[in-house]
Amino acid sequence: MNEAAPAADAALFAAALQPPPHAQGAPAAPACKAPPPRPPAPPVPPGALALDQCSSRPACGGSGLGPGPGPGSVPGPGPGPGPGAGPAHARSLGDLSAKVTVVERGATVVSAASGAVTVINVQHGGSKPVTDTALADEESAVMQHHHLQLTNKPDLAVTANGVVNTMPCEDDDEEDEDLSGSDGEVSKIDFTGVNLRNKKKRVVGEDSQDGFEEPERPMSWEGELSDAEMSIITSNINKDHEETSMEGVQICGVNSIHEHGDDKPHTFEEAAVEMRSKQLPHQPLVTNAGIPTMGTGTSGATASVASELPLLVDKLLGYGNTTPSHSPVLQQRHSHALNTKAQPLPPSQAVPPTPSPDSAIHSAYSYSSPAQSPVISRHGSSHGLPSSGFSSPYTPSLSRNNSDASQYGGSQHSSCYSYSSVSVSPTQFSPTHSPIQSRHIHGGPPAGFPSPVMPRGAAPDFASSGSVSSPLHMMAGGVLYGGVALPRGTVVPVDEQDGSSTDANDDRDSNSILDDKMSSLAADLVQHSNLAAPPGISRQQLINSPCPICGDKISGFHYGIFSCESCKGFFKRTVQNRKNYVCLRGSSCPVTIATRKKCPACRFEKCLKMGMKLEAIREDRTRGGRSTYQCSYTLPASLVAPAGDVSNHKLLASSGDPQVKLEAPDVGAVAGSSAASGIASNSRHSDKAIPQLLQDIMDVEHLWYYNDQEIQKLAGHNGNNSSSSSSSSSSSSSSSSSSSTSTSSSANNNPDFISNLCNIADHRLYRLVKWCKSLPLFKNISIDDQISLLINAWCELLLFSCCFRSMSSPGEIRVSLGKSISLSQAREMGLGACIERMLNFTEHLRRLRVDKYEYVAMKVIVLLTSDANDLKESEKVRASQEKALQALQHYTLSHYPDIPSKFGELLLRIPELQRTCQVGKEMLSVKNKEGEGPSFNLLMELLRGDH
DNA sequence: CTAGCCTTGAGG
DNA sequence: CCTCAAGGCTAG
Repeated sequence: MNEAAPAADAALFAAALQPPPHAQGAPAAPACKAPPPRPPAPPVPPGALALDQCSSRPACGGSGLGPGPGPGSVPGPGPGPGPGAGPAHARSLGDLSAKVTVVERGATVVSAASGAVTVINVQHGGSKPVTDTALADEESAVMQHHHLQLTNKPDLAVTANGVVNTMPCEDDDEEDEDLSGSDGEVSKIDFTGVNLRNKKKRVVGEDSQDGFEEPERPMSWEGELSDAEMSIITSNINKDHEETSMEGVQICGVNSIHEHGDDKPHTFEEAAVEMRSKQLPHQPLVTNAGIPTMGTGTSGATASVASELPLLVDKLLGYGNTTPSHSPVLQQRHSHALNTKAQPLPPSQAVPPTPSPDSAIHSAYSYSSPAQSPVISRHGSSHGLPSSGFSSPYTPSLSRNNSDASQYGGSQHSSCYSYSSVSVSPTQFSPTHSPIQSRHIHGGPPAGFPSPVMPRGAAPDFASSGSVSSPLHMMAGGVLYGGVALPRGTVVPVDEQDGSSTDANDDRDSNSILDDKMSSLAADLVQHSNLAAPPGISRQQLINSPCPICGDKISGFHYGIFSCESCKGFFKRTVQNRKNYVCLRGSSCPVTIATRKKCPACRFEKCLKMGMKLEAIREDRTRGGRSTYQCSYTLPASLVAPAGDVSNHKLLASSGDPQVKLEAPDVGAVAGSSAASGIASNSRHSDKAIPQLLQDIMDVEHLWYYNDQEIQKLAGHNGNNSSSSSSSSSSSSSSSSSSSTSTSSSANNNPDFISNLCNIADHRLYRLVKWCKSLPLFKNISIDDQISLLINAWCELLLFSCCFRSMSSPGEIRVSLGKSISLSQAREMGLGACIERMLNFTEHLRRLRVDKYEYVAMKVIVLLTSDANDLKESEKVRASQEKALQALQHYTLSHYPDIPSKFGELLLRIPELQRTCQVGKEMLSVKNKEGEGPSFNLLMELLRGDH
């Protein structure tokens, strides 16, 4: 463990570093409106994911592939290194034990339901049969997978259960070049969103929400627009959200780095490793790595601050002993950097005692396939989902919203969210027959969210997903959906469309990339355009257009969108069988008629992106009848268009629907992008008022953030950050998407990478103190108690902010300034246990759709822990915490009436957060026990001083 | 596993 | 009785 310390340090802090999502434009909490249960593919940039190289090592295996946190995995990342891990872990993961069966050449795993993994075939080269490795247990299995990946690069599929399957690449014929060349990325698939169908409900009118009838929704690719969709979506928000959760599976580190040989992947990890390795010998535990001592560049800090921070940090970290001015750590860091090549830690070392059987695989669903459990009848009880599988994690959300309405124009969820207003204009038509209206924003179905709603822009890599390659598609999109391009009622020439699709079929390979990009753009366009576009296209016309997923002929409206028969079947099989496919190529495979069979991971991802809804799959498999699912997902606040997004604004403006603009409101609550900015105001006027206390807390939230300049300063040192990263993946926005890539690259190239992170961490801590000092409830507490509280909760607060910020990037923890770390990378650095827990925690945040207000409230609740050591006025603290609790409860009940248990679930996450911190501290050997904690004096200074 | 075709069955 | 979307079946 000690060894890991340095790295851990860095990681922890790094994690903490980044400004909350909002700040970076990251998406706000997804939560609010309901993001879909499952996040489709993680938007992880291709390069971003690092393959778990660990796999090769036994030790790593611990967690297994997945990003450990499988959906099911709750709290404990598996192995739970730490003490805390155990129980929690067990709870969530429970069943997930995945078993691996080696079938034949290798690599494909099949099973979903049971969780057993079957290796079916090894694709490439099969030369290396996975089998060689003896799979002793799950872990081994996992490892093997890794191994396979590395060697064979088969496509991996992760079953719902968390099993990783290596898909046989169809490429047999096709060149593997593609495959080989690319990094392996794993797409994570999560089925959690699957809804059970509940007929009865709809009949009854359960959809309470629908008290009023909503106009029919216009059609879109996705078919009718859901409320959410309708709601304004602004364009992009952060890709973060887009990514959404993948609750299910996660393979985090699956990328195969080696393949690229690029620098990127390696760097970060290597650097970390190096650091670690060097440090280990010397100073095992403590490195302040995490804490940047000021020595490094302190860009942002003022002189005074600079001087103080180092100490503070050190102390906070538990390194109190270290000399402030010189942090050994730092030095070490540098040295490490210089040295470079990190030696991989022995597995054992790397991974703490935590092997987590579960982690990797478990991810997905714990329970057996639906098929197996016919129990739930469509009519009755669907809700009773077992919690495991799809629904489990997401439980509440999935079923509860199902109402049939969605498809048919019912209002879907209006109830919970305030979007109703946003919803469709009167002009809408029923999905089925009516002409389409422009959809409100939403970009298509963002990967992350089940609902199509997601703004395209937001999607990080839209491009990545294959798309309809033909430009025609674009046209079609624009015309049909977008409305922007064409006047209302304009019919898109079928011929052209068809042609396009046809074309697509053809040389996709060669031009696939381009096409994809085009299509992506088109898609975005379409989606955006939807907002403004007038409806006018007939159903028939829609049907004549190419399938938004592969370009084939649309056969009807399936699972929420108009798609071809094959994609319909594919989606059904994938969901029903709970397969989790993993793309080894970076999740950027084109999906066309010709290539759709090649990469199921990307295809599935695209299905989700385009709006196919997991809820449309009937868990009970009943046939016939009308579908009852509804797109209950509302737009995540984050989706609201950022101020900067011109296009969205235009669209909105053009739409002419005043309401639309207003709608955003709710968003406010969620919207993180604006962060401190004006979000609050929006929400205020909505029916669901934000408790004043939460508002007050939110008003100081900006203290956590860094403005661009600060970020520049902090990150500036790393020259490299900027370069590589963004380019690789999608253009989309901001830092986030590119994050992982950048991370590695920077690490690679920049030895000081970590140092910079540390510096940022210092600042973060500083900010934390400033934030505390400004908190409504905290200000009134005596300084001594403030210090005690801060000492008690600093780690939780930093990690929480980090996890919250990572909600949009399944499988990765956003470290800082656009940098992220995958589980595999973390393992390389010996931080696997901690990061795994963080991923699990993040997964829960995602599942619960924690929004920004809930997040800030929780932070305050965490901070105001009356049982903190040495409190002089514990009662006062308790009373303050109670106020925060009440505010949060009020908020959740009013904003998420359909999830009455949300408040309780949010609170239940706190112990997990604390355990995560515990693990992190242990890993770092930092025991924040009495005596060792942060320096009181320093805290005092910070609290009293006015910086 | 894929994908075309068939069967269901609620809703109109 | 028709529509249509969901599941099932089954060559390939």
